[in-house]
Amino acid sequence: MVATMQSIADAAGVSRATVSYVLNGRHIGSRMKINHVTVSKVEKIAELQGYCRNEIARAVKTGKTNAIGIVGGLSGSYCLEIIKGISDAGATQGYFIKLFPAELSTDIEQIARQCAGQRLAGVICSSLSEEQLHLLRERLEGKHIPIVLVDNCFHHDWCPRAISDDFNGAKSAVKYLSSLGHRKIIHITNDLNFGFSRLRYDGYCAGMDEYGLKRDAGSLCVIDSNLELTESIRAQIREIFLRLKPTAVTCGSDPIAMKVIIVASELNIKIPDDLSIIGYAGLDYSVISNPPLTTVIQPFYEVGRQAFYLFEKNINGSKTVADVKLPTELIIRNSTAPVKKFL
Amino acid sequence: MVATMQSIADAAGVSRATVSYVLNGRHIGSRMKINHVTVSKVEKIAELQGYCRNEIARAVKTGKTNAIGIVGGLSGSYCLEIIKGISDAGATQGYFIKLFPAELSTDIEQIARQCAGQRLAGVICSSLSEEQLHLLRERLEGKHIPIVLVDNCFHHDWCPRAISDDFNGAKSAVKYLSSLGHRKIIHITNDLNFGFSRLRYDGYCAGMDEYGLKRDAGSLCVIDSNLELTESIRAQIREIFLRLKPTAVTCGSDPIAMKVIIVASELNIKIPDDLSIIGYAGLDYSVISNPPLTTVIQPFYEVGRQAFYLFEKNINGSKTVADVKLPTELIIRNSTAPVKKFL
DNA sequence: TTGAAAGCGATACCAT
DNA sequence: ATGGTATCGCTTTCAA
Repeated sequence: MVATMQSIADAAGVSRATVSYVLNGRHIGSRMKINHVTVSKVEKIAELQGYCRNEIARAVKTGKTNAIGIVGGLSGSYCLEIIKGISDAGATQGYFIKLFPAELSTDIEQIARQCAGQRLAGVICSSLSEEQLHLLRERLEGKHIPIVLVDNCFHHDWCPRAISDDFNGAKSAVKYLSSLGHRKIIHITNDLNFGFSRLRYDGYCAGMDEYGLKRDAGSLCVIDSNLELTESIRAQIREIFLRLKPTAVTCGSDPIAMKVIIVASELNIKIPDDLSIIGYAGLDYSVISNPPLTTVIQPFYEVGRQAFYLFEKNINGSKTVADVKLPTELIIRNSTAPVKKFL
Repeated sequence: MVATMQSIADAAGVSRATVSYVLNGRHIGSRMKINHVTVSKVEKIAELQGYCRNEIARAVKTGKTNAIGIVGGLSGSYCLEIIKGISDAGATQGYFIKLFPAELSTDIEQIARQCAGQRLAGVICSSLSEEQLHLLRERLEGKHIPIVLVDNCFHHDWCPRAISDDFNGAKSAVKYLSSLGHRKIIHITNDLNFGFSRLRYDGYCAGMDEYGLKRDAGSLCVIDSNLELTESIRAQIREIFLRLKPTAVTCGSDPIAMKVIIVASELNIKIPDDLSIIGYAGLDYSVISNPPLTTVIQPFYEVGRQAFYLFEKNINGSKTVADVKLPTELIIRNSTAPVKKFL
């Protein structure tokens, strides 16, 4: 038998109500005064029976759960950082995380039904497609389940969102390279339709312009998105190297930077002596890349925390839809060096 | 107003009970027959009101939740793979994942209380310390919450566990190197007190012995566990290189292999021409290491799935405590090559 | 200071 | 074929 308030009440010879008051500590401060001998008796029996409040039953009664759903793609260690951020921040307020993994191909109607069925306090999501997100919104707003975006590449004026400041992050990479004397800096990235790539490219452009460096459409290299380094990607990178002979490159992500490193190595280009490379994200493995990667670190954990706070504000009635943009940090490792004066 | 069975019953002019039967499809097959016009009326109204069953209330009544807790350290993309495996397998049976991140320093009593309070159907955990695990067991078994271990380095005879077969995985790496003609193969790993490192080292030893390769205590190099490549780690790796001049090395993990690559590069040792390196795990980034890493792939996703099935067996009464060991796979990339005949 | 009782939303047995 | 009603474990108002 598992202990309930009833079983405690029986053992203590008091009513369920009294047990509830005592166990919730609501006999202090309220106008509810309970004899301290009753209090300690109840507490002792609860302890004895190993009582543990049934949060499920409580949720039914109060009409609110303390569960936050995380909906979206779960990929890469950085996602875990975000999740940990949300979880840690949420834990301080008694919230738990329920996971709803969703790919682009996932039926979001079903996810929405599940979220609603679980009576989630809110949903934090990332990397859904625009259609998925809108469907989710449609299904959830009738149920009064607020949505917050985290690390999501698109902004929506109906929804708060926590992200890192990628525009300035990418700009800071250019600034650093420029301070190292580089002038021929190219940008290599994936599909620019993907929001973050765009933002980082824009930051690169802004940096180039601000520091008086020449760039044109040709100094951008868009490679296929593919975790592996395919022959086609190799060719794309080789082409721009041979055509422009850059002394430095900023990349749309760490994985891209690592591919660039491989191709450069194959071309016998020495890093960082002949070519400086800067990644983007600060993923765990960037530190053990060969050579260790200079990169722009995104504060994933903090992004997660802020997403939770956005949710919290939301349910407290002070909904903001302005983006929370967290600053990035450039970490300098061994893939960058001052430009060689004489080539 | 959010729809309830009551609101549907009112609108349809029937009782809650009828609505419950209809909405749960329990009017088919059971001896409960409900007029199909009533059925379709109820269904239409439910649809109209956007009814969505309150799983929380249902859980109170039935006394069972469909939530599985994942307790433990959340680190690295491979953890996400495991979680996805658990989640996907669980989803087919209607289970959800609740996250309870726990570090070695986390108060596990509190986690246990939360798990119990949430009335979890079961708990799947990994990377807890032995003491944490025992405490969790103590606190949870009285509540009839079963525990399953996933990717956990220690075995316990009271607890089912899903892992990859690291002994044979490490052995297969040696086998491959041996087939490439290598004879001077060393093993570089972290702290051998960490269960998996031990297992992989044992697999290495078994392989060396089986394929008639000479090894001794000296052919093992234990480096500090540290994500970064510290000067001390550099020194440790350099020392064994210089002392033994191996032609190949198997590593306890992918990150270790990548550190070895860096040090080798710094020593101007060509990979794979002068030195073959094999990692362990098959982490996402091993494919973009420089050079791409030959490594032993662990089936993390499948390990997660199997962990769920162990849980499921457990609650179905057919508890097994024997390990489920999943086979690894050696993937050959560019960090290995046949040994040079003439040095 | 304490207890009785209503109610949260759902399930399921027993009548009708 | 359908409804009444007790129940799950907890919260909370109202009386005593």
